[in-house]
Amino acid sequence: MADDLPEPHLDAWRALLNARAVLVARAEDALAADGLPPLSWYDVLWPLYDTPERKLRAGELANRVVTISRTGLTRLVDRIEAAGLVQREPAPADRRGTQIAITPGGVTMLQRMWPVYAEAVRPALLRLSDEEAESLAALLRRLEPSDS
Amino acid sequence: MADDLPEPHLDAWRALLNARAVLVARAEDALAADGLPPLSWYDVLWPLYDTPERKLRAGELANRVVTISRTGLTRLVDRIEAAGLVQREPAPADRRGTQIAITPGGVTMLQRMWPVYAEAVRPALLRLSDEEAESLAALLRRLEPSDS
DNA sequence: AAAGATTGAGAGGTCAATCTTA
DNA sequence: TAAGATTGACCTCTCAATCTTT
Repeated sequence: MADDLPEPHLDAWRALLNARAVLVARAEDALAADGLPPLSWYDVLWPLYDTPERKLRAGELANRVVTISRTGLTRLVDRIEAAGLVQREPAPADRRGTQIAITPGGVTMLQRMWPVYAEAVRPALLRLSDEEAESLAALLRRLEPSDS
Repeated sequence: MADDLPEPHLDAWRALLNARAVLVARAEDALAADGLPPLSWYDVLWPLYDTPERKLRAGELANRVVTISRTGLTRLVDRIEAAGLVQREPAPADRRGTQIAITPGGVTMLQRMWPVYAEAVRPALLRLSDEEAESLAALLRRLEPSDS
């Protein structure tokens, strides 16, 4: 049950799952304690903000929010739109599509959420030096490549 | 929106979230493709198996399955028990409590799930050498400590 | 017919209230 | 009264089917 993967790699995988679970839980708790929306809203708002046009096609947004299905994203955007933080627009060149644009209110919300989010994970992350954090990032990125 | 946390640490955090999301999705897909239960079942069965008595108090199990609430665990155990993979028993010394024991069928299921789970994440993890995996695990464990 | 996105039905999750035993 | 665990009501997510446009 512990074989099939070398010990060090199994250890790393378990540590990865654990670290993520603990830190995400802290961030969710901190946001909730401040009456702010959950992390999933941040995960939607951030990629929209982090784009020159401040908007993305629904499918493109779904590609970036890896943690939710396309269907789930539709529902999530429904709620975020109802809160006035994003707005759906018909896609310009292809009327089958929809563009999702972050509103000024959405940008404000992002600016309120980020400090709380950051404060929740900062103490743990700052246990690493800059050099260590760079090593960690580099190692983690080696796991990503879409092939294999 | 990207400040408040040094760049390298922010990079590491994003890489962590991304790597976890991609690999967990692969594992879930592989399990589903083989008609096996989701990872959440593995997360419950494994800590039970990884114990001398092959059983844990419900609260203790909840402590180890960090990704779900206590209530959620009750529901999850309901389903796993209905599938015959675990069994609830009254706790010996304190009749308020419940013990959850893995059944032989549960052990068999664990043994069927693990190879599929491992195969899904192995190619990505094996991009790292043993030494690199050890470094990764060590860095990730530095993030965990329950304080801070 | 295929691509982009949404909807209906059902599974899974959470919070607050509840039940039982200590 | 408090601790351990479960239940009821509600919310969110997913799969398959659907609607619209290409």
